[in-house]
Amino acid sequence: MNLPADPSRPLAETGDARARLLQAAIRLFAHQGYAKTSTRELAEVAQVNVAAISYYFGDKPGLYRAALLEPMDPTEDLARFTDPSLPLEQALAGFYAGFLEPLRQGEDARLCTKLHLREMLESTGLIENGLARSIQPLHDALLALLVRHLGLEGVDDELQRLAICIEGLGVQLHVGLDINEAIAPGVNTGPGAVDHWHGTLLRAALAMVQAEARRRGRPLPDTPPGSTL
Amino acid sequence: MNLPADPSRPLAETGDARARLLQAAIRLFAHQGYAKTSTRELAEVAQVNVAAISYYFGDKPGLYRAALLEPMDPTEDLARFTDPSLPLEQALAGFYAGFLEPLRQGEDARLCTKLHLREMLESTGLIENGLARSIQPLHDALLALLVRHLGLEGVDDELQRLAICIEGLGVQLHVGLDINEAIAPGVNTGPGAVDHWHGTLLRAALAMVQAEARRRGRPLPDTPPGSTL
DNA sequence: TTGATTCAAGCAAACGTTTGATTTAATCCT
DNA sequence: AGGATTAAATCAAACGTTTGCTTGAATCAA
Repeated sequence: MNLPADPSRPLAETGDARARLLQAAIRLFAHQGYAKTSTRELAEVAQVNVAAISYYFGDKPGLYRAALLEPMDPTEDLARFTDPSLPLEQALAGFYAGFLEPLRQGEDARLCTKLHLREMLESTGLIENGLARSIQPLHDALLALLVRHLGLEGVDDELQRLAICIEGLGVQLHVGLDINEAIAPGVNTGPGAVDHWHGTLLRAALAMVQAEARRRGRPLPDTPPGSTL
Repeated sequence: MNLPADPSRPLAETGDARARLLQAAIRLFAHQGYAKTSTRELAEVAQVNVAAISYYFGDKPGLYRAALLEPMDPTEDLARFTDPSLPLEQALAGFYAGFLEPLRQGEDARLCTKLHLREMLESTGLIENGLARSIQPLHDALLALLVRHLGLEGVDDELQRLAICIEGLGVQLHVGLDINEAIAPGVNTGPGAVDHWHGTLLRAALAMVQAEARRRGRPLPDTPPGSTL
């Protein structure tokens, strides 16, 4: 009898059929969604027999789960900006670096974030609310950063909205990757596009934080007007 | 013989079966996507025979197209902020009012924007690039607004990025509607939530524009520090 | 040989769509 | 006015295809 292989089995142990299936899954699921992607098409792209899906991942949802969760490492993004000794400007720069890194890397990394974005829109997804759990620590860390630099006592709704706005700027880059290229050609491609975006996002976030500080009557001590910006 | 009815026929002429199908399509397609929604499920929710889909809309893609395009009126959003006599603050307020209106209205209006967001993520969607064409005038109008208030000669890449950031804040609200509620409970629901968001977005956008004005050495003449904000 | 992997073939179920008949309601002719 | 006519609308049933998944034999490496 053919029992499905343990999903947590080390990748090196198996042949490369499993790895090819995973990459095909990321590519196809990100491009055309879960339901529009058939198991036969996955097998064809991966150059693998259809039965390999159930053999390595149990079933189609299992392959999807693996494609969604296996390449993810949220701790890496967290480490980029949670250091309390970092000044606001550099902390925010580290925060956005996490958003921009997939853009610097190859197509596959970009498709991987696209896959996660898809999951955000599908409340009835295959992965219950596991995605929310992976975003929560990032959000909490950003809140802590803002509380610290704004000198607040705790988190209120207005700070939540500010944090969501700061995150939203990073999310928007990936959501509108395709559509922005159609609307404002050349703004996403071309040399240095990612670096330009990093600067723009950082300045925008700093402006929002400083405006909020002014609104609360607590102007920021750091980041003098004549900064590196 | 039963020829399909002309799709452009006025809605009032036909029974309400067509209207019920359209509403069911908006609801189901927005909730679970195009491929996951079967024609039988659509017919069941609409309390209509399956054949009514091909009868009124030709086929399933035809129904999707109708659900996506029929309730759309981009000219209304444009009129809210393109008036050149409007000061920057009120123009931006009008700009975001267009984003927030679906939130004030019922569930159906929210699902309608969710449907459009889905289409943004699918580059190989049913509607070629018709969605981009509907967004383009909004983007151009925002660019014109920024050029005017920043006193620029024309549009450069940095202004494109600023415009995309301003739009992104509005988009993020809808993208993260479900997930933000899980991460920061109560920030989207509750009385006055929409009004609070309107204020937050407006202040954020103003801060970004003013920062950009300062960066270009062209501080804004209007919106003095002691504004209504 | 033994266990792991790959394969072609086939299964039942669900899919989008079509069909021909039936119902409904307005229009016509006398 | 009132039976006959006609077109629009609705229906249950079935069409052929594609779906996800399983099977048992074939292949491979140790």
